[in-house]
Amino acid sequence: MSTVASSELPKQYHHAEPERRWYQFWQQQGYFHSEPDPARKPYSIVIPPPNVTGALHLGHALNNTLQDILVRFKRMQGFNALWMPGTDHAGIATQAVVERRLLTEEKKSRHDLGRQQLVERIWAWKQEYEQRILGQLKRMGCSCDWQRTRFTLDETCARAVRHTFFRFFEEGLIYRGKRLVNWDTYLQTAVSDDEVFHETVAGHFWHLKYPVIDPQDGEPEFVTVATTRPETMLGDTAVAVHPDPAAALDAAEAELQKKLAAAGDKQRPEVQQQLADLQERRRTMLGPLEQLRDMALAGRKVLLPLLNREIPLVADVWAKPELGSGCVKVTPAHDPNDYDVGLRQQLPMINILNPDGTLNASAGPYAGLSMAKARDKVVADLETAGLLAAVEEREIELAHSDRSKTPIEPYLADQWFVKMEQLAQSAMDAVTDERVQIFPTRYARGYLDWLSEKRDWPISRQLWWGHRIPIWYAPDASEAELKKAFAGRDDVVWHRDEDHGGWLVCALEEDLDEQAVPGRRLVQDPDVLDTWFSSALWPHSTLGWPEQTPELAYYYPTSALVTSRDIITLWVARMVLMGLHNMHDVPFRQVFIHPKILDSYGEGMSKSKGNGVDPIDVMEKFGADALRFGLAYLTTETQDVRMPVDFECPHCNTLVEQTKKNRVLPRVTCKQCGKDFSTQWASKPDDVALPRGPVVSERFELARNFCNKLWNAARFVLLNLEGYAFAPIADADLAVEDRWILSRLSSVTSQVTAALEQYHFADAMRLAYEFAWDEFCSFYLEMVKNRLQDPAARPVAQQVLAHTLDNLLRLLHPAIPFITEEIWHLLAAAAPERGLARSERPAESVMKADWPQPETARQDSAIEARFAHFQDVLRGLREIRSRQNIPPKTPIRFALRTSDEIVELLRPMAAAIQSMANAEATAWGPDVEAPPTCARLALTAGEVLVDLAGLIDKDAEIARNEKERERLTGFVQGKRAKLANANFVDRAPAEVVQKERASLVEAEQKIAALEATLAALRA
RNA sequence: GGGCGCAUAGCUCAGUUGGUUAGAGCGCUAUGCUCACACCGUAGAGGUCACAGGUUCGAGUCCUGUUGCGCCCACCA
Repeated sequence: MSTVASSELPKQYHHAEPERRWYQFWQQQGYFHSEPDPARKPYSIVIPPPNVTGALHLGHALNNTLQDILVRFKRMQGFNALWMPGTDHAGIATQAVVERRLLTEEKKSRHDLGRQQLVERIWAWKQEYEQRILGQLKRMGCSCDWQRTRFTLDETCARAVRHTFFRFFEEGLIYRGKRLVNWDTYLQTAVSDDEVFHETVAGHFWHLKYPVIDPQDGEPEFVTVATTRPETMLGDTAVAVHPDPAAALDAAEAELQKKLAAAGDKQRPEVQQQLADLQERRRTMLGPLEQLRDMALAGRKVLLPLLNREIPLVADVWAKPELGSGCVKVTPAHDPNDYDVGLRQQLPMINILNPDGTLNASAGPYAGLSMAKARDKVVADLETAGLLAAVEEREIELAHSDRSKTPIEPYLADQWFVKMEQLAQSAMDAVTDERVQIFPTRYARGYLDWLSEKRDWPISRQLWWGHRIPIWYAPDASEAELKKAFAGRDDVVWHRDEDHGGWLVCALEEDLDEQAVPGRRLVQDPDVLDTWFSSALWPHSTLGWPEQTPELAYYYPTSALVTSRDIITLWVARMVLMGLHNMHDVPFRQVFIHPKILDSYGEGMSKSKGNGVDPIDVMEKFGADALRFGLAYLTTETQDVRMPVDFECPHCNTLVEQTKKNRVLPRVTCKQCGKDFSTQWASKPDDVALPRGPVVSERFELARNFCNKLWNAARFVLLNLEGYAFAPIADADLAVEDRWILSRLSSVTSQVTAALEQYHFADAMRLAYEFAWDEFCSFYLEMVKNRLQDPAARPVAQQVLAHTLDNLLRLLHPAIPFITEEIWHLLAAAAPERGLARSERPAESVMKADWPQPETARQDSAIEARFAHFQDVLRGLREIRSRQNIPPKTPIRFALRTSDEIVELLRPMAAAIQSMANAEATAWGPDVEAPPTCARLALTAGEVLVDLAGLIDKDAEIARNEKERERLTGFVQGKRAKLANANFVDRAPAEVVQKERASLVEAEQKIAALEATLAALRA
C-alpha cells in the first residue's frame, strides 16, 4: 500500500477514497474469511438476513454496525471470528412487491404470467436487490465472510427446510387441518396474524331482525342481532344467546363495581353511568333473554332471511347479555369467534366466499357479487323485507393485509400447522435456565409470554415464492400400494389424510413423480411455507445442516445474535425451538436487542412511510466511519433513537426539513434557492431527471467531526515523528504527561473493553471519544509540544506519542475501521517499530492487530490527581483572561496560593502552563502575597492571583466577583442548614458528614477571599 | 383490556448502588484563522429533572398515583 508523505496530508479527512481502497485490501487479504480451527476459540454471528424486498435503511445500518463492531472486536481479541452473511426471500413481502409492480407497469396479474414465469420475475428482482443490499453492507465496512453468503431459498437452505419438514411430519409435529385464516383476497393467500394491521375506518352497525319460526304465545316474533358486516349473514348457521344471562350480568356488574372502586375522581361518573345502564338493562332485558335461552334449549329455530334457511337458536357463552340485543348471529366460516362457537355447538360451517373475495354458490342469489356489492344488496333487500331494525354510524377497526393493504376476510381453508406444545416449551426452558441470555433482560418477558400460549403455527401460504411444501396427495391410493411403491425407501413417509381421506405423502429430498405410485396420480400441494420457517433454521442451515459439516461442529451454537425487538417472537423464538429440535442445542448464547431508529415524529422508519433513510446518502456526506460511530454512539440500553432528517438541496447544499408532507413527494422545492430536486419517490422521467436530494441527518456531524479530530491528531503525530527511532524506555525516563496519558489509556482501555463485552455500545463510544478528544488531543498533544522542540526530550515524547496513538487506533477500529486503518498504515511508515519498554512490530493491518490490554501497573491515581489540579489552574487562568478581555497573545503573570503539597505537584507543570495559557507563575505557596491589583479565582484547593497591573477592567472584575460571592453564599447557607440538622449529622454516614463540613469550610474561605478581592478592587 | 418502555437545557441524549447547587453534543452569545484541526480553540448564557403525594437526615435516582408519548399482545357481534 502506498502511503503519502505526512507533510502532504490534507487538513480535512477525505473519507471516500480510503474507504474504497481499504475495503478492497481487506477482501484481497482474505481477512473476513474464517475456517474452522480447533486450536482457536470460535466467535460467530449470523446476520439477520435482510429481506430482498428493497434496499436497507438506517435501522439496518444500525443493526449491522453493531454486529461488525462485535466481530471486529472479537477478531482482534484473538477469536476465530465468523460473521455469516445472507438475505431472506421474505415470501409474501417480495411476491407482493413484484406483483404490485407487475400490475402498475404491465397491467398484469400473476395469473396472466403463471407460476413459473412469476417466480422467474421474482428471482430477477431478488438478484437486483440482493446486490444492492450486499453493496450497502460492503460500503459500510461490514466484515462478513462473503464466500459463505447464503440465501434462505438457496439449495443449502432448501435442503435444511426439507429435512426439518420431513422430520416434523414423521414425528407428527406437522398436521393439516381446516382453520379459519386471515384471507388476503388480493394476493389470494392466508396471512398470519403478524401480517395483519388494523385501521380505524368509518363504518356502520346494522341491526337485523330474524323471524322466529312459529312463535308461541308470549314469545317474540323476531330476534335482533347486530353486525358490522351484514353480508356475512348469508353464512349464518345459528343465533346464540347466553345460557345463563343472570349470572353473566352479575359478573359484568361485579366487574364494574371493581372498576368503580379503583376509579379516580375523573372516571367515577362515567363508571357510575355504566353501572346504572347495566342495572336498567337487567331490569328490562333479563326476562326476555331468559325466555330466548329457554327457547334455545328447547331446540327452537329462526328463519335466516333472504336465503330462508332454518337455523337454530343456541345457548352459548359467546353471546354477551350486557351488549347489544344480547343475541348474536353466528357465522362460523367467516368470524374467528363464531368459528369457536361453531365448534362448540357443532354447527355447520358455510363458506360463502371464493378465494378472490367474490361470493360463491352458497350465497344463493348473491353468488358472483363482490363483498361490497353483496353488502349493499343484502341491506337493501332486508330493508325491503322490513327486517332492518336500525343502522348506526360507527367507527370500526378493520383488519388489513400488511402486504396488499386490502381488507382481510376471515376464511375457512385447509392449512398446515406445526404443533407448538413441546417445541414452545423447549424454547421457554432455554431462556428460563439462561442457556440463551437476552440483553436487555426485560425482553425475555415478552418472549416467554408469547411462547407460553403455545398456539400452533400456521406454516402454509398460498403463494408461489417460497419453499414448496413437500407433500403429495394420494387420494385414491391404498396403503398397500404406497408400501409397495416406496419399499426400501426411508426418505418417504405417509400419514392418513383425516379430513379428505386418502394419504399425505412426504418426501425428504427428491420430489416425487406424479406416477410414483403405479396407477395412481400423485399431486403436490401447491402451497409454500411461511418465510419464517426457513429463517428459523438460519443459524444451522447456513452452516450446512443437515450435513454434519466441520463448520457446524465448530461455530454452532453461535455466540451472539443482534436484532431489533419486533421480531423476538417471530424469529428469535422460532430459531431457538428449531435449533433445539434439529441440533439439540440452542442456536446462540446471547441475544442483544438494540434500539429502533425513529424519525422526528417518533415513528419507526419504513419504506412505505417514506421516512426511510438510505445509509448510502449518509455515507456520501459524512463517511462510513461517521455513520457507524454516530449510530453506535446512540445505542443506549433503554431509549429508541430519534433521528430528525433533512433533505440536502443538491443545488445550494442547504438542509430542507423533511416533513410528513414532503417526505412522500417525488420532487421537493428548496426554500433557500427555490430550485426543485428529486427524491426516492421520483419515477416520472421529468422528476428523475432532476438532481437527487439526499436525505441526511445533522446527527452524524458529531461523529464526522470526531473522525476529523482523530485525523488531525494523527497528522500532528506524523508531522512530529521525523527522526523517530525505537529505543527501550525506562519508566524513570517518562515525563509527567507521559505517565498521565498512559495511566488514562490503561483505564480507558479496560472500560471500553468492559462496555463492549456488555453490549454497552454508547458507553464504549463515549469513553473513547472523550479520551481521544479531551485528554489525548486537548492536553497530551498540547503538553508534548514543548518536548518535541527539545532534542534531548524528543525521542521519548515521540515514542509515547506513537504508542498512544497506536493503542487509540486499535480501540477505535471496531467502530471506525476505515480511518483507523488509513492512519495505521501512515503510522507504520513513520514508526515501524513501536512500544515503550519492549519493541513491538505493528500488525500488517489494524484489523489484525491485538486488542489492547490495559497496563494496570501504569494506572497512577497520584498523577491523575496532579492533572486535576493542573487542569483546574488552567481553567482559572483562562477564565480570568476571558473575563478581563485579555487577548491570548498578551502574556500574563500569576501567583498561586495553595498548599506546599500541591505546589510540589504543580511546579513541574510550569512549562505547560506557560505554553497552554500564556501565563507565567511568579510565586507558589501557601502564603504568597497578592499583587496590588489582581484578579482572584478560587480553585478546588487554592486560588490563582493574576497580576493585572495595566490590564484590569475593574467593573468586569467586580461584577464577576460579586456574582461568584452570591453563588457561594447560597451554597454556604444550604450547607449550614444541612449541618444544623441533627438528623443529618446523627444519621448520615460519618464520612458524608465530614465531606459536607469540609466543603462548607472551603466555601467560607472562598467567600472571605472574594470579600478581600472586592475590597481591594473598590479601594 | 393486559404488558413493556419513555418524559432531564431550544434540539438529540447521558446521569452507576440515593450523597457537594445536574452533564455532553448540536444550536445560541462573545472571542481567537497561536506553526494538528474553524469539521477547530477559549469563555459564557441556558434546567421547578412531566405533575401530585410518599419513603429518607438527604430523591433526577426508590415507592404510589396522575398526565402525555411510543411500542408489543389480546379484543371489539
